[in-house]
Amino acid sequence: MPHSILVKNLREHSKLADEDVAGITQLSYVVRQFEPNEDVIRQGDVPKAAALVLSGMVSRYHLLPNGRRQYLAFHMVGDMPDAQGLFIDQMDHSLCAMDTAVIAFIPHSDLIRLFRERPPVSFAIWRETLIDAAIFREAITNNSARPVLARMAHLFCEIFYRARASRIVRQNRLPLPLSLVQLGEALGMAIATVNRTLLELREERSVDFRDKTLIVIDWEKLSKVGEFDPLYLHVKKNPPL
Amino acid sequence: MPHSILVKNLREHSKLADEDVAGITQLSYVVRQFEPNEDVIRQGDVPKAAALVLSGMVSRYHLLPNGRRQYLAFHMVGDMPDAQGLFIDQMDHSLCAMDTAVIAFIPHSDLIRLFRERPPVSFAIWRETLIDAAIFREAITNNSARPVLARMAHLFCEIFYRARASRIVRQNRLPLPLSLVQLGEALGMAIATVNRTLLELREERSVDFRDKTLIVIDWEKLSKVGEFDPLYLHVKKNPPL
DNA sequence: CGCCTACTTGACTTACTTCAAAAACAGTGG
DNA sequence: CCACTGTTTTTGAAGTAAGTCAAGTAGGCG
Repeated sequence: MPHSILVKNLREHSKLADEDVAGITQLSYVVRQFEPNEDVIRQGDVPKAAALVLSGMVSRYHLLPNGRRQYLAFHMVGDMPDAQGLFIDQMDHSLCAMDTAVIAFIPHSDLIRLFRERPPVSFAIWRETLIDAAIFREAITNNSARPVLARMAHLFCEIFYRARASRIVRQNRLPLPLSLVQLGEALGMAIATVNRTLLELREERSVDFRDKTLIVIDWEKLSKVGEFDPLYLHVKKNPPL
Repeated sequence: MPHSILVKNLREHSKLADEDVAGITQLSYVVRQFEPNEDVIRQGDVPKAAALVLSGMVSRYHLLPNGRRQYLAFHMVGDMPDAQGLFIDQMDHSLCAMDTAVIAFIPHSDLIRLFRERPPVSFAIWRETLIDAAIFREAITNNSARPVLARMAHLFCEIFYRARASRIVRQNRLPLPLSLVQLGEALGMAIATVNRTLLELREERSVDFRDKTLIVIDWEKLSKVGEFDPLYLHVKKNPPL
């Protein structure tokens, strides 16, 4: 099960030969479930295995000296949110489950061995980490250069677009286990502003987020408001809504 | 010359065997000089060679629909600012020279061949791209969660710390070819605010940036103001100032 | 010397934050 | 099923950090 999820996800961006897939299928792993808000790995930890999200949503965050949290990225099925741990010893950020999440841990040693035997597999996972980096870049721009309305619209676009690529969107509805506080901690805005911005987006009928559910009302409008261009996600084009 | 710069830089974070170094020495390249503000690669391009900075400073930036620029990262000697192009076709951002910069271009085909022969070299360069990503993450937090004074202090800390690791700092002085406008476009703040913040930092005697030169007056104070913790740079500890 | 660009400064505005309190909701136990 | 508690969302009013605008100074260069 974890193997096929990983293969499916890698194939979204990379070509894999049968031997590559065979190699992946040999990887050992341990599965564990995490409760909402439970940390998967913490800043400072030195992981010996890489996490693969099997279900649920996990996110990466920084903890600031004053206790404030800054969410950095959201991850869903098929993602390896700490693949960087493969080549960087110490975690510079933490990883936590947003809702109940199931995670497979694949030992680094297994992965490194496979990388040596089948370089194309290493290229595929490397590529995933590069797409992560592209998403980080976009977040810098989003949080630094766009006013709150566009900023929130952009984040919703990104999450929705990626979720569609992962086939976890039904119609135009997406379960999104985020509180307003967390949304604010991702976008660098105060909770009051989060709420008001949310209402504004709802009122202009582009997107409606409530009850942990994101409903895209008007994709065209939403992506225009958010100045969203999916190029940076390097995903095969999603079919039009 | 390019080969030894690359080796030296990779060895800052990775172990390389003699065979790895030998392989790197075989890489072909073309050198070109860029004038201040000249683009090295543009958003949308599909590079066939990877850039290696031999001298000068280059930076990565996004261009927004309204024409605003968002600087994403600054790179100096030994960096490969578009290593991601190796596994991601289209550039989602641009690269430009801040001052006169000399750059070596190494064909992707050469690099990929070397990666297959000597996986440790691919791991070393992969690691570099992962450190880049860590820097992006920190930029998200910096620009989203810190007030302007801390934000600017943090950026100066990061640049100074990395420059020290690259041995391009003399005493406590670092040539830094940035205008106030560009500084603002990196930190997501208006130019007037940049100037006032700069004056404040100067007045409190932590750092003095003018005439394209950064002078660190009080490193302790500066890193405290900027909440700077170099963990995320994953650099061997710099000797104390 | 004049022109251009980069920096500086002040006055005014505003987008967003902070604070505070109310309303809605979810979970728990009697 | 309903009171009780805690959490999340909503709303309002007041404050402020940073942005905008505009004008001035200084420096670099043909």
